Amino acid sequence: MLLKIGELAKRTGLTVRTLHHYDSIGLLKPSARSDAGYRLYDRTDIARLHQIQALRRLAMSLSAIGALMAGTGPGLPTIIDQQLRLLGEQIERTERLRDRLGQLRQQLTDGQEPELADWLTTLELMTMYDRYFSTEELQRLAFVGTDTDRKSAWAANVTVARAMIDRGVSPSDAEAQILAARWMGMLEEDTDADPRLFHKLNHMFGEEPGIREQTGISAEVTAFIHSAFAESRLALYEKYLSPDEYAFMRTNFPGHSSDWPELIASVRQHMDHGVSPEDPEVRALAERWFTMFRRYAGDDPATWMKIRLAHEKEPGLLKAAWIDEAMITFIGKAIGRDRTPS
Amino acid sequence: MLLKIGELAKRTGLTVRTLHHYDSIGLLKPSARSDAGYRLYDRTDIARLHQIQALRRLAMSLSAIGALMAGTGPGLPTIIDQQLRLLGEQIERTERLRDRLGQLRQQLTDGQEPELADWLTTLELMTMYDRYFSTEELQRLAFVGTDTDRKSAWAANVTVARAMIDRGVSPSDAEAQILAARWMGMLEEDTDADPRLFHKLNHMFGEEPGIREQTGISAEVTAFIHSAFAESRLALYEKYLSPDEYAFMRTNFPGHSSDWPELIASVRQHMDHGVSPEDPEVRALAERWFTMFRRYAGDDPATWMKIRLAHEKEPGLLKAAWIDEAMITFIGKAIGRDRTPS
DNA sequence: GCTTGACCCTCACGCAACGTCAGGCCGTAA
DNA sequence: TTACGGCCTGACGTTGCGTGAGGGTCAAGC
Repeated sequence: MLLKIGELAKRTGLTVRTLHHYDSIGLLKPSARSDAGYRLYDRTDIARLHQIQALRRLAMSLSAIGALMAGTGPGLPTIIDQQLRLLGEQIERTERLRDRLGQLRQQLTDGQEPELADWLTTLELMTMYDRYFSTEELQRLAFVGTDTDRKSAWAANVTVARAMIDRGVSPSDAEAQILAARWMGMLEEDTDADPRLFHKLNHMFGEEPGIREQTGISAEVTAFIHSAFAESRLALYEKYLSPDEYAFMRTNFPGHSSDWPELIASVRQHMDHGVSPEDPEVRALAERWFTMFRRYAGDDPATWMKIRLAHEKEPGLLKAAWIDEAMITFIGKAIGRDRTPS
Repeated sequence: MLLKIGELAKRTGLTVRTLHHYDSIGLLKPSARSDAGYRLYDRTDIARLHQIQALRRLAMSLSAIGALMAGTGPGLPTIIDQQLRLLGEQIERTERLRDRLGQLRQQLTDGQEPELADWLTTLELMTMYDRYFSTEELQRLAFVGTDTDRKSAWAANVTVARAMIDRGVSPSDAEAQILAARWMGMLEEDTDADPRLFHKLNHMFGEEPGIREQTGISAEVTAFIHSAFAESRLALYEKYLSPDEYAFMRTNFPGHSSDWPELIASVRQHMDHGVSPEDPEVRALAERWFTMFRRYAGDDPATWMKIRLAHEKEPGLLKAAWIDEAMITFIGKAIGRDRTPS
């Protein structure tokens, strides 16, 4: 019983073109031709085609099917496991995508901005965050979610900051310090008080001009806030120090370098991994910590005690520093009890 | 600040070729060229590229992105909803596929047949079932799952049947009748006692020579079983009927036509959909039922009563008929109380 | 014998989003 | 001046077919 190509196509639900294709790539060559050149398929051809169809339904590529049926290449279990892994990854990727899209649509219906350009910049921001943070981290960053209140609060902060800069307000003015304190406080909350997130965020804002433009948080704004924040902290230290000590601290107080955030993030990382304070690596970190501390605290242990007192009396000093009691104890142990760090 | 193509590529993580491609399809044309013909991208180009990248991460096609950014074509919400739907379908399909593959791998490790050809025919069977039955139906068909005991039981049945045929055993022989009764009983169990599944199965075996070959359930085997099953039922009727009645029934007893299964399946369908027995469609079905009944029961109501008595006394007669009490009552109502059907 | 319509044949381009040469020009540093 | 890296355009390859174009084959009806 020989079938012509059209009949075979009808029986199998494939198209004639598909059978032509299989013939041309050598996957299924009809075992005979009529005098006129018509393809003639016999039972064995049909059986082979059925197997091909079965394998195709497993989303296997034609070349893989060919190799499998020819006996060349890896065997069944290998191929199936490969397929399984591949499909699993695909599902995961697609699901993540769909979830993100769902979130975006939610924002689209929630928010009142059907403006294409605005929406695109929002999207751009999101993808930028995606590049710098893992999915798990993103969920801990409060301002990337759907919380529009939080977003507008930040927008307000930025507007106020720019206005102050435009009005020529000094970072040492009270209103600037209040803003800076609120700013950093919100930032600590929104980074889940995790110094690693804070550090990554700083890194991202340093690397991506795009995000600075789109959030309005320019280098100028950042500098202003950091400066005002430093002023607000210095103000808290003042009454605990002698004029000389205060003057020294003021001139050497850390600016907005990324040294401290990076160090703090690193310490936190070691803590989370359960590394002992006696570990050499941790000791090195503590050493760095102590050096950086002395840079503005000076070398007099008496001054250090005063600073410690300030930390106890003024809770605002440890606020928005991404440091908690546990970390202070940890560093204390790492550095040895004889010296008193920040 | 104008960027050459390589610099832009490095900044965005794309390849030069990709940017060439975007240029050639008009998605992103650099706003300037150097004297030597080098592409020069300015800020607005870069911004546009960022938006393109953002949209690409949503798995949107380049043409869709182009249309969206040009403002032609459907707006954002439409596109997003489309994407969502598309991704959802894709996920579903892929998940079904992965599950099937997982099942197959399971069978591969369970079973002791690493023989490619055998495994391929198994796979072929599965895909054939897939074509004829929905996912939900497949779960109700006992022999398509991983139940190897059930499968080997069926294989044994087939072997026994073929042996009988080879030995020239008559369908009216006791051993043939016992086999047939077991066969049909298993079939009723394995089709979840649903006449629709039974009918579909019959249809499938009628249409697909492949499945007949691979299960070994040839037309000959089917005929033998049906014949023996009819004999076994006739034997049960015999003692309730006069010799004349029995002779009439014997000559007219339904063979293996698909009339009865189809009719029963159709009735069941209407019952499940909550259609009333008084419904014209149902009445027509009942009429057909009655006609087919009289074809072998004759026209004498006295004979009908005897048959009814047989049904009450011999539970084996309603076994493996895909008929239950509810259906008999339903048909009774549809046909009117004055006539007594099967 | 001729036409007609349904099939069949072999090219060959098109699709999506680029990867990957090939052959040649530009720019700059040694 | 030469060498090397970067840029240009053009063109083919990838996957699994869809969709013609242009032209034979076959059986039926006139």
